[in-house]
Amino acid sequence: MSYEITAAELRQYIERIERLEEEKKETSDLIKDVYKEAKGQGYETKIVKQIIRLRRMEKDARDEEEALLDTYKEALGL
Amino acid sequence: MSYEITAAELRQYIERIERLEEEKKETSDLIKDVYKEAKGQGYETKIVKQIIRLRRMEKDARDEEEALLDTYKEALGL
Amino acid sequence: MSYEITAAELRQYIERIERLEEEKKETSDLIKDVYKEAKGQGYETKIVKQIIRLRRMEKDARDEEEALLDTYKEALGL
Amino acid sequence: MSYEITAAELRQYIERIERLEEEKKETSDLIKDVYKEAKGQGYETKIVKQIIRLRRMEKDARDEEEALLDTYKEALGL
DNA sequence: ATTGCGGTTTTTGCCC
DNA sequence: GGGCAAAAACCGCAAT
Repeated sequence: MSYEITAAELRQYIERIERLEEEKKETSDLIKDVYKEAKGQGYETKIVKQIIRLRRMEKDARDEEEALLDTYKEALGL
Repeated sequence: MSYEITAAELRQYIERIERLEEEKKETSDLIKDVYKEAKGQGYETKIVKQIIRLRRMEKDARDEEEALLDTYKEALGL
Repeated sequence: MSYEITAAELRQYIERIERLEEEKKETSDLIKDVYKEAKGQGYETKIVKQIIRLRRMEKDARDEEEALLDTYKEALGL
Repeated sequence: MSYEITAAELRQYIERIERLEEEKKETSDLIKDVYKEAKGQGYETKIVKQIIRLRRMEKDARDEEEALLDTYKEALGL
């Protein structure tokens, strides 16, 4: 097995990733801003974070349940 | 601030940790044995793992909910 | 000091944050996709990651240097 | 090939595994406690971890060597 | 300033 | 050996 490895292509991949990471960082910063704003309105960061974490956990559990059902179906050949 | 750092004491800590890690590994091995046994009885590892993961997630969500309640109470000075 | 705390406003904040976190996750997934694509073309993930980390460090160093220069200039009233 | 699959037996397996995972978690917590205690006595966690990792690698290397010797012996009919 | 705590990333291990 | 889940290491914020 062989690949055509070129500096130019590698550079393309790296730049695409760097661009996306930049984007990700911007979004993180926006999230921080919202927390700051909420805090300024009297909402405790700690509580807001905890609510969000709980909601995420619940959503993950629901998704997992669905995935489990799919696994069952697959196992039963449905 | 200063501490009394000694090779003997360091050794004690390291040995305690190594002993516990040994124990942990033994438990992991027992878990693997159970999976193997279950598989031998026709229970698919993939499904068993998924069920356990789901149950863990649900438990974590319940615990988190409780923690959130505590945070609320604290915030309200109760 | 008092604030107007309302469930509706809290909900707004939470939903804004969740939306942004969703966005962040999507970007993360895109990054993973690029790594996968690169890998499919024969570029080792581990190495690509190293290059990116290195470039980020270099960029940080340049930014740092620039910030230092600005501090100097300001101190000199330029 | 057929198996007798029952909800009751599946439950047994799951509970056995969950019990063992609980145990594992407890051991992990004990390990954390030891690290904390050591830290309280002035021993840096990071360094203690490094030492332990190093010792484990050395042990693995010795075990490996021993296993190799056994292979040789067996091959020579000893 | 220091330390706990969450989140993120990296590494490890497992199963296929 | 390649993908996926768990564990460990690392980092950064926040609270004290």
